[in-house]
Amino acid sequence: MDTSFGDYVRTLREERRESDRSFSVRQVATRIGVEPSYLSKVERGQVAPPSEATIKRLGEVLDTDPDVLLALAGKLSTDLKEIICKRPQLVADLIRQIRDLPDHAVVKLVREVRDGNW
Amino acid sequence: MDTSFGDYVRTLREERRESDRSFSVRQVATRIGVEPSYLSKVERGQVAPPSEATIKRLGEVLDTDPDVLLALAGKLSTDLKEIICKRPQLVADLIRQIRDLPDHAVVKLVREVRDGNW
DNA sequence: TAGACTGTGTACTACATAGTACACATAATG
DNA sequence: CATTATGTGTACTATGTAGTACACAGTCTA
Repeated sequence: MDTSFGDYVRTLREERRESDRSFSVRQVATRIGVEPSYLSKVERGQVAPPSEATIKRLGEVLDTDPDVLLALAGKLSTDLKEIICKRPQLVADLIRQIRDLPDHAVVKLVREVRDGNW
Repeated sequence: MDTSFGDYVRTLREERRESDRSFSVRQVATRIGVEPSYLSKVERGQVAPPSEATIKRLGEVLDTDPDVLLALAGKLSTDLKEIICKRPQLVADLIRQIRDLPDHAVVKLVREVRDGNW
């Protein structure tokens, strides 16, 4: 039941629209700096998801996690990519390790690293 | 002193060449399925690094870690990208957490996850 | 009911990516 | 010394990415 990028954005925008009429395709498009017809096509999956920069602006305007939005677009934030590319073997290892861990284990791991003495 | 992708590949290939004359630009290019002139340009940094697929074949032929090669090209293996995109918030968090950890801490972390009970 | 605003269709485009094709001079080899 | 192999220069190209520009019909509003 993988939500597509377009559906996700449309739903998010329409939810916002219920309480704020300025969240129309046209106005959101203008705010993030693209043509309304383009955003319309993106939302309906008629074209591929936008660039990383555009997705991030969309994340700001719709007040949602850009990493999630990027992930739905099959992309990865440049800053994360850089962190990985600085120590590829180490981080690649780690990511492959956690692939099969359940969510709660990863959460625990993140927490321990944050306030543990590593 | 960041080694460039081209320099790294050229050095690797020339090292191999010392003990195996078949590691010429031409023959390696043929083995990985690209034009010799293209590989030549790649090695001299005259063009951007090749695609992920080509880099991986190069990694096989030169018997070197593809993740490192990809990283030097500023790219990230598709399989890693997929792992991240499946749980973007969780994994993004983790990666940002480990950004400032020293290598040995990350190594320890990987080891603990591997044989710990997570 | 006129004007503004809405979503969307069609057509087009600039730039990047990831190479190919071939020619050429030089170096190595049998 | 003829041929084979080698590295590289020049020119070209197919496909993908990330959109723009504008028109149009329907809807809402003052």
